[in-house]
Amino acid sequence: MHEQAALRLAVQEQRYTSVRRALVDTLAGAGRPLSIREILAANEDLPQSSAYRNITALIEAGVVRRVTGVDDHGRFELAEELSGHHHHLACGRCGTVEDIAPSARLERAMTEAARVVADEHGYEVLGHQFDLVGTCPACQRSSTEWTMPATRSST
Amino acid sequence: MHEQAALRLAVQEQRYTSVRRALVDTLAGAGRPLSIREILAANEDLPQSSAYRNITALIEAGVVRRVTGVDDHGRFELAEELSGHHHHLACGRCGTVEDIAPSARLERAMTEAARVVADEHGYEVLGHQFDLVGTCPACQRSSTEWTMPATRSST
DNA sequence: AGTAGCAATGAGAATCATTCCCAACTAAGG
DNA sequence: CCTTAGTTGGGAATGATTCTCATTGCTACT
Repeated sequence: MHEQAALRLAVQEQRYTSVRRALVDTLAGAGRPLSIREILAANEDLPQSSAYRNITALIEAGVVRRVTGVDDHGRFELAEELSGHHHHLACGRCGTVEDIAPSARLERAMTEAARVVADEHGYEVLGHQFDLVGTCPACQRSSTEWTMPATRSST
Repeated sequence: MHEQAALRLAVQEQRYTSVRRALVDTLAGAGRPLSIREILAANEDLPQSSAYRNITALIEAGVVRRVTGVDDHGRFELAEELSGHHHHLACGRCGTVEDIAPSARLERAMTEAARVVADEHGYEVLGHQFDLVGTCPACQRSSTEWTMPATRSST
């Protein structure tokens, strides 16, 4: 994994420094997309400017990718080439995002959909995003008093 | 449509004021999710504080829903009950989001996936989100000089 | 019509994430 | 060593979103 990361950075003429290595370790260890805030919490004496700068560098090198969850804050995870392919399950209450395993049938349907749309809209389709939105077990328990989560389903 | 909106606001003991009506008209007329900036542009003398406040009110009433695109800025559209069911196609360059028609096959696969995940993770799945990410025709033309769009595909 | 009560409005301040800037630092090559 | 270019940390700047508050406008009731 670190080799891959170093290699990809090298392509961009960038170094695989200790800060970057730490970020990769943090993301790899989490097993789910992390927000900058979580990344900073996991690396106490890491200046936020360095966190942003290096996350950006890693994104540009293709080592990390940005995930959009239910809130509007960026969350980051290792690129699929380094971590394996998967989908996301987001909690509409607390915003946490979990990784979930992909299904072959769903993959096929999505690929097909992408092809059709590319044809019809003239887009060059680069990828897609499928997230399930729900309420995590913890939030289900901790809140009987509630009615209207910020609506958010598309399909 | 306005009846629906008024009704839903009434449930929350809120009024369907002219500002709110204007917002609904704007969103209905756009046919795609709009950012606050776009909404303000379409309603020249609308104070931004009112735009945010009322969009929030409409979201809480279930008239509008928030869509997260490729950038981290909120975009808003009418709830599907008022506008019909659809997916999104986002341009990774300019961030614009278009509506696209759903496909029956994809719908079935997604519903199935949601069921499986709900079982396995203990989540109460409320909905899902499927967005295709690509490059719109305009951006394809306007930029031959480019290599690495902020990576963003999940599946 | 008159008025109390409460939601709604507009302007700007406050907050929060993210980006930008710059001076000091470090690694790699000659 | 000595140079060069990428890197770092700290803080300022930016931008979007939320909050505050005094004022205004409905609604219902009289």
